[in-house]
Amino acid sequence: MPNRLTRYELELMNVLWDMGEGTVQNVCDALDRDLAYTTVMTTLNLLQSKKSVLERVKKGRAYVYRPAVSREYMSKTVLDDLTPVLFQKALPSLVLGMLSREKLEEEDINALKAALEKVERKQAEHKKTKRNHPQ
Amino acid sequence: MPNRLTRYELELMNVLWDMGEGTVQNVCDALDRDLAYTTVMTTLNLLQSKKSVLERVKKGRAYVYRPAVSREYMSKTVLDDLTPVLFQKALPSLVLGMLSREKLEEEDINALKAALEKVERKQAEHKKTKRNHPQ
DNA sequence: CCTCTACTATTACAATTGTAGTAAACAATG
DNA sequence: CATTGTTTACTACAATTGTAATAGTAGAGG
Repeated sequence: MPNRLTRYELELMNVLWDMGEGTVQNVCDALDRDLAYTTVMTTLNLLQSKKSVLERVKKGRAYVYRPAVSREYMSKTVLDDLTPVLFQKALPSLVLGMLSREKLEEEDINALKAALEKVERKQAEHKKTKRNHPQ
Repeated sequence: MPNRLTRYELELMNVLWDMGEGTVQNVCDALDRDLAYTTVMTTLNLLQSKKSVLERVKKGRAYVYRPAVSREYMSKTVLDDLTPVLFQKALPSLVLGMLSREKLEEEDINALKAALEKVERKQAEHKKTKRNHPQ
């Protein structure tokens, strides 16, 4: 169960998620910012040893780091972490915001519509059940 | 532009968002955990003076703290912060996950459906425009 | 006016995080 | 084999965060 990552840790993870895997050097090169080699190394080590969101394998002289959890998994974790406090009561307006902000593919829109209808059906079902078996 | 809040800061904000406003004592009482009075005070002060997500007014002998930003606003900020790294490529599937996890009100579902249809229309419009004015 | 109580302000301190230097190991090359 | 360049390990250090104790201040009750 990975802890919450900071903004800078996420920055590094992002690079590795994009690249698939890479050495400290690779990550340094791919980064937008200029961070000292050792800075990147320290953080990658932290992400591997303490946070357990990276794994590393010695390849030749250098370590190759690779994400141990997918971007999707991490996203879900973060979302689950924040939802009780932030999103619980604000989900609809947030989804609305997302919809207007993001460029969605047609298939995404269709998937969302399908999901909504499913939720709707489930809710209707639930109501009916309650009516029929009011306990 | 409030910075990212930590998990503990959010815990306190959550209480105040729920209560609307309150003194240090109120927040202590409403908290699930047992935190020292001064601990809560220190953090509330931080949230007010540095993070600017709380404001406070002296009422009688004590300060009354009140959120300076809404839960929705904070949610959007956090989401904007995380989207470039985390949600970029996975947003639709995440929204799907949230939708299935959360209990939505009927009106929320309707609002979401309406929004989806709007996006869909806009997209169709866009396509048509492109077809008619290629360039 | 004096004491008690409820707050606040100030200060403290350990853990974590962001950033990096230095030294050691090791591999390639002349 | 000695030199050089790359990579890692170890160490460092200031800023932030999580947590709290202590001391001071200002109303409330006698």
